[in-house]
Amino acid sequence: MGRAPCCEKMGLKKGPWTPEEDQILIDYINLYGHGNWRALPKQAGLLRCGKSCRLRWTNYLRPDIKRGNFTREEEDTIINLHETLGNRWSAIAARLPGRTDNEIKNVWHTHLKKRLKPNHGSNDNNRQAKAKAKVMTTAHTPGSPPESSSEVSTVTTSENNGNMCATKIETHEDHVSEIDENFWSEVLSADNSSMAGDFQVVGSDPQLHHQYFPSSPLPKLEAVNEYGPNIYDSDTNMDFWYNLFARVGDLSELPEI
DNA sequence: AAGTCGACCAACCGCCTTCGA
DNA sequence: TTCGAAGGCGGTTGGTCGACT
Repeated sequence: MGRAPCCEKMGLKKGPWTPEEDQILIDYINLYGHGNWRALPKQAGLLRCGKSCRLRWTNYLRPDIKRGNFTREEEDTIINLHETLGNRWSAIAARLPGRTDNEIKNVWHTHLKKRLKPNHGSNDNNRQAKAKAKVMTTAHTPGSPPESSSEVSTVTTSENNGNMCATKIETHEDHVSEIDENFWSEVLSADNSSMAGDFQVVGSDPQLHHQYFPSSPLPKLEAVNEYGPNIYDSDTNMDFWYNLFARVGDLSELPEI
């Protein structure tokens, strides 16, 4: 048996709040606080359900709410936090003073998600469009023999936080890994470097790599863009792998960076 | 000028968690 | 320990507005 919606009672108003209702709610909370949301509307004389009052207060009327457009820094923070926290909007909001989970959720769906998608025409998207959804794990450690076919390791995921399609990473004899295109655009947007072009994996962070590809050689990230090859420093490389495994594996199992 | 479409965002819905009796 | 009430959270909806045809 499901619980009846809280606003199902006859006579309770729904829809946009009027300035008068806002003022009543503000005045009441300023005077008495909001100890009991269910009881609040009746005591304040509002024809609203408690849930609606709570939402209106936390998302709009709270005095510490910062209105206006998100700054680039805030957007980057959201993107970075979303990388690690997923769609836990309230957790992300807790790291952004003055911003609500609802607001962040809206910004994500209307702005930031697009920024991470390829083929949208912006500089970012042009950049992302250049990136091929392909990684080549070319690198055995110099002098080491190629891995045998029995040492193929595979990581698969059909969905991670509902954001991506099937992802499959395999290290085969031909050292080619096919990865979903959205994944790469997300990885590209997640870091602030000017990555573009094809990616080549030519070495690796031992700790991360061994955890997920225990039997294959250690790759390192190299981006090939219009300015030529660019091998990343160890931090960037680690960030890359962190982002990668955050999508294909269980984040909680990742080691601390 | 009117109609259509898409972006934006406030608000709702339903599920899950927490807490107290 | 159980159960119901209340709060919290994330997904979704629907109204509004501006751009475009």
